[in-house]
Amino acid sequence: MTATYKDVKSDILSKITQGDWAPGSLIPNEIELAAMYGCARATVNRAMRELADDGIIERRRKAGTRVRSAPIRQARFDIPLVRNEIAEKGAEYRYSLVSCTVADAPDWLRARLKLDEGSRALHLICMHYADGEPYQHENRWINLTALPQAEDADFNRSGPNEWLVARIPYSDAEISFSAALAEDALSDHLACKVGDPVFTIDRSTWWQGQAITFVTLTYRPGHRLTTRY
Amino acid sequence: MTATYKDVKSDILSKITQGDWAPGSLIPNEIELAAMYGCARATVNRAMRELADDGIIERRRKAGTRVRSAPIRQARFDIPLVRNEIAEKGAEYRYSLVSCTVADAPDWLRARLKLDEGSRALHLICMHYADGEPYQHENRWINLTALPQAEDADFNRSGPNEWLVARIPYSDAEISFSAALAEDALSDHLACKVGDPVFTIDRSTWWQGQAITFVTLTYRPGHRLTTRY
DNA sequence: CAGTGGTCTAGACCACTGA
DNA sequence: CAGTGGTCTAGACCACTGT
Repeated sequence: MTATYKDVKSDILSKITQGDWAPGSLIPNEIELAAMYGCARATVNRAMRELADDGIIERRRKAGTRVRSAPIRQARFDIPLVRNEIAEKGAEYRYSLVSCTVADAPDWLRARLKLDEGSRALHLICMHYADGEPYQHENRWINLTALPQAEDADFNRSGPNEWLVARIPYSDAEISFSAALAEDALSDHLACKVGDPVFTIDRSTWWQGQAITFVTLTYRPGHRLTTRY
Repeated sequence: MTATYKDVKSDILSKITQGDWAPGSLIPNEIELAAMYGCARATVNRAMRELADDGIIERRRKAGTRVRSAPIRQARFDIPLVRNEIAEKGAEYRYSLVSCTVADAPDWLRARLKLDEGSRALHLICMHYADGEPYQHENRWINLTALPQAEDADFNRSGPNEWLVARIPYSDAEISFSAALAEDALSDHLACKVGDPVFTIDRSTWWQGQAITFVTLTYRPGHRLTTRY
């Protein structure tokens, strides 16, 4: 009988989407809403807090709560392991290691991960296939100063991402999406033409202030990253 | 003196990132944690709920709370109006309307937005500039069945997105990111070469079950969408 | 069926901030 | 300084679900 926070949230949301409460307008305060819905203020508070998290409303002490006029809509993307990403599409996953070498970290990598001069890094190139078709190309550098064990790890059977996740599960990361051209070697691996446009994800990862890895993931032409909001 | 939910949350998070609580392992239940931190169960509950929302832990009634073993990390991107996106970079925003025509909705659009045969649509092409440089190309279709007023609107001064946001502030949307090639007309507008790779956002928008608009946004070459998590 | 998280309550005090 | 949201509490009941 009594209203739940979900009831309150969806009722407020519908008042906003139906236009009853226009963008920029002031919403009744928590005490009034609690009275309107016949529930405790904490219940209203939770509903409003979630709407604020969703970017629908804007709350300020003393000033009250307003419907956002310039909606800051947010898109959320799940970033799963490739293996799971492919499995969820119902396709069969296959992995292959292309190359694995130890090298001094090149300048651009040192700059990006703030590594000391002369830092050594493990450079891996791998492919991920879905139902036998090239799906994703992985070009990864691992900081051997932070993770010396990586040099002895075996990346022939499973990808470095899974190895890393098992050791450094929760890290800070910067991720960026862009478009690139498939050049020579890449087009070979992805079985596409040189000059095809490819969707690319770059990710840098830190753990406890220390750079762990930098990876460039390149998807086969036509790949889309999709979500609803 | 007493622990806040933020204290609890960050302490639990650090126990996880430091490896005290390994991936897959069971975390003490809310009552035990409340005793450990000397706070109420509701406080622990809020901390844990947020960690679950962040994809760090996994909660099931009766089974308890576990550290996720395969972290489902989520990247969040703000999708602002282009005008604000450019203003935030400290650049000067300029808008220009390239073309604006009424036409029957083509088949691919009808399929995508589930429109009836013979639906009419407004087709707009616009450009957005930052400090005089081409920044984003906008190719938009507006469903005139849902929004007949759009036919009489003036899109010479400001973009259709701002017009739409003022009328349909909170809608459902599907958004997808991909890479494409700049072809002829596009490369002219973006002042780049034919064949340059360009980052593209497609977005379909519905409101109360009715298709409103479909837009393809194409950024100048080199554009990146970046976030941290 | 019993243990765990999910939610609600009534009341309290606090923190911020606009007038 | 006064109004609003932000948070905490102690207790209660409920909903799910593993055993």
